[in-house]
Amino acid sequence: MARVTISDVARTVGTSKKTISRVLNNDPNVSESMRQRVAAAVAALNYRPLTSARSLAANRSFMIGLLYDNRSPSYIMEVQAGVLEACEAQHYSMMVQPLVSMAPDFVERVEDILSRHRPDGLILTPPITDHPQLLDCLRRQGVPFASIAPRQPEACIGVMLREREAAAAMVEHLVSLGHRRIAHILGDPEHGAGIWRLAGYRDGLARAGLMEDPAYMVQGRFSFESGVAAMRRLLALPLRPTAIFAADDDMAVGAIWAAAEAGVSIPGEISICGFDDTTIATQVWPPLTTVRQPVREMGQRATQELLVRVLNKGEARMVEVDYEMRIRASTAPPP
Amino acid sequence: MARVTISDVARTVGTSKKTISRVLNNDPNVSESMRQRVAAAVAALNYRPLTSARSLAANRSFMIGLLYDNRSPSYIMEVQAGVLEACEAQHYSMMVQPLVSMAPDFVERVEDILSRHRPDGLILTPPITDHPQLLDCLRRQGVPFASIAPRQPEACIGVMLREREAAAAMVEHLVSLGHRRIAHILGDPEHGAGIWRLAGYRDGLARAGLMEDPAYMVQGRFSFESGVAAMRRLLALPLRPTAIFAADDDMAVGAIWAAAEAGVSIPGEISICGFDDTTIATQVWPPLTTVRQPVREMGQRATQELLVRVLNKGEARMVEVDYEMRIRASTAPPP
DNA sequence: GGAGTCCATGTCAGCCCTGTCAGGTACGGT
DNA sequence: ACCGTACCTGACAGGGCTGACATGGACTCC
Repeated sequence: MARVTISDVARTVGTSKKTISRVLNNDPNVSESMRQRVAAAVAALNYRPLTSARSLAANRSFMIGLLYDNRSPSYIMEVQAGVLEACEAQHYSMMVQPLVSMAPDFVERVEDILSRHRPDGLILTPPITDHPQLLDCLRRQGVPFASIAPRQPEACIGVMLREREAAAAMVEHLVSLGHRRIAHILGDPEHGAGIWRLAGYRDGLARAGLMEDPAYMVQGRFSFESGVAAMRRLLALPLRPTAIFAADDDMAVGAIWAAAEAGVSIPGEISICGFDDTTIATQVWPPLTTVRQPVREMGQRATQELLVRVLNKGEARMVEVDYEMRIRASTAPPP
Repeated sequence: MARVTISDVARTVGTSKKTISRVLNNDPNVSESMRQRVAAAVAALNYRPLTSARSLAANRSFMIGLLYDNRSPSYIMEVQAGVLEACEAQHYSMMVQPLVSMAPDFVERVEDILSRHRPDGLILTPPITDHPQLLDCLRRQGVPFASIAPRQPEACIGVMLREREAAAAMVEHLVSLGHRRIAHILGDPEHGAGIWRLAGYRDGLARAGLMEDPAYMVQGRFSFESGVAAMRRLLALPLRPTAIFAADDDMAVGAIWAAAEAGVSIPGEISICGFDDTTIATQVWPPLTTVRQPVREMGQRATQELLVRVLNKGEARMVEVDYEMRIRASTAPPP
C-alpha cells in the first residue's frame, strides 16, 4: 500500500500536479468544475498532502510552537487545548516545547527549535512572554509570535485580561462583606500576574480607605507550598487578618490547607480567596471564591491573532478578554 | 541572514554534502579527522538540519505522536513531560493530538494525522490503548506504537503497573487499620484501570475474609463530580461504610468534598483513599492516602521502548514499573 | 604480485510538493 | 479584425536532505 501522492491524483483527474495543488490550497484561480473533479479524486484516492514536502516546497511549516515554562499543569493544559482548537480550524498543527526560562541556554534552545522546525509562529505564555533576550531574538529574526498576558501588552499581539482591575474587585468584595484587615499573599514578583494583582490589591485597599500593613503582605511564588508557608506566617501574627487574598488559586488552596492544619475555620474565622479559577477551586472545601480567567479561550484567541498575522489576513491585535467574579463559600463576613 | 544549508557546510569544509550528512547522522564510516572538521564547521556556521527536508529525503519524520482522550489534565501533562524527555534524548520531537475516542470519525482522524505527518511512532494513553479498530488500523499500516497501561499488555510494547495488586494492597491497608465495612467507588467500567482496581478491591476483601456487599460498590466515572455523587449515595446508606476506596484520586477528592458538605469527619468517621497520587492528593485536607503511579516515568519509559522499536535498536518490551503506597492522614482506624 | 577486502568519500537522483512564469482560452471593447 | 484583459492551466525547477551506488586508495593474504 504505497503512498498516494499528488501525481497520482493528477493522473487520475488528467491534469497537472499544480492544479491539484491549487485546489488543495484554495487558490482562487480554478474553475468550479475542475475544483469538483479534483475534490472527487482526492476523496476517492484518500489523498492527503505530506506535510514535510509541503513545508519544504512552500518554505513554511504549517505549524506553530507553544512555549511554556512549568506553570501549573492545569493552566498549561487549558492553554494547549485552546491553541489546538484554533490550529485545527486553520489546518495548522502545534508543537509544544517546555523550557526553563532561567536556564543559561534558554534563547539558544528556542533558536534551535526555530531553525530545525521553522514554526510559522510561536505562542508565548508567562513568564516567557517577558524574556527580553528572547523577544529581541524573535523580532530580529522576524518570527511572528503572540503572547498570553505579557507584561507589556502594547508591544505585542495576543491576549490579555485586566488583572489589576479584577484584583481590586476582589478586594472590594471582601470589603463589602465587612472585612477591614485584609492580607495579600503575593505572587512571583517577576511575573506580570504577581505585579498586577498586588497593584490591584493596593487599589482595592486605597479605594476602601484602608491602610496598607506590611505584615499583611506576604511573599509567595504562585505555588501550593508557598501558599502554605505564607498562611502559617499570617496565622502566627498577633492580630490575624480576617480575610486573605491570594494571588492565585494554588496559593489560596495552600492557605486553606494550612488553616485546616491549624484548626482555623474557613470562612468562619478567616475568609480566603484566590485568582484564576483553576479546576481545584471547586474541588477544595470550602469551594474557593476566585476570579475566573478564561484560559482556554485565551489560548485560542492568542492563536487566532497569531494566525491572522502569519497568514496575512489583516491586522493582528492585542485582544482583551473579560474576567468574571466567582463568589463561593470560602468568603463570608468576618466573625 | 539566509538559511545555512548543508551545502554551505560542505563548501566550508571542502567536502561533499553527503559526508556532512554522514557525520550528522553518526554514520560509522567517517574518519575521525573528518568528523572533527565537520563538527567544527557545523558549530562555526551554527548549522542545523531542516527537519522537513530530512523527513522528505529519509522518509521518516523524527517525530512521535502522543494521542490522548481527555483524562485528567495533570495525568496528561505528566505523561507529556515524560514523553518529551525521552524524545529529547534521541533528538526526536513530539506532536500531541487530543481525540475523542467515542467519536465516529476517531480512526479516520488518526489516519489523517498518520498520512499528513507520518509520525515514526505513536504513544497511546488509556482509553485509546484499547480501541480495537485503532489497534487494527495501526497494525495493518505497520505504524509502531507503545501503550501506557493497556488492557492487554501481552500484545503490545509500552509500560504497565500491577494495578490489581496495588488495589488489593490498599484494601489490605484499610483492613489492617481495623476496617470491616469497606466500600469501593468504581472507575469507568470500560477502562482497564476501572476493571483492575475493582478486581483488586475484591481480592482484598476475599483475602480478609470479608463479604462483598453490592450496596458498597458504587459506580463512578473517574471524575470529581462522579466521586461527589457516589459519596452522597454512600452517606445515605442506613449502615455507612467506615472506609472507602475510590478508584482514583479525583473521585476520592470528590468523596472528601461530599463528606465535608455533609459534615462528616474524615478520617474520624470515615476513612477515604484513592489511587494515582496526583498533585491534588497532597493539597486537599486531610492529605489523601493513595497509590503512587510514576506517571511521568511511565511516559518516558513507554517512549523509550517505542524508540527502541522505531530505531531498530533491539527488542522493545512491555516494561513494568512499581507502585508505591502513600499512607497519609485520610485513613485511620474506624471510630 | 594479483585478487580480494575494507573503509572513506563522492556522485547523482529523487523524496513530494509549490513558486514562478509562460501559454492558452474567452470575452469585451474599439 | 485586433488588442487588451481576465482568468485558468501547465511546464519546470527547485526547496534541503539522504539512499543507492560508484570510486579509489590502503591493506591483507596466499
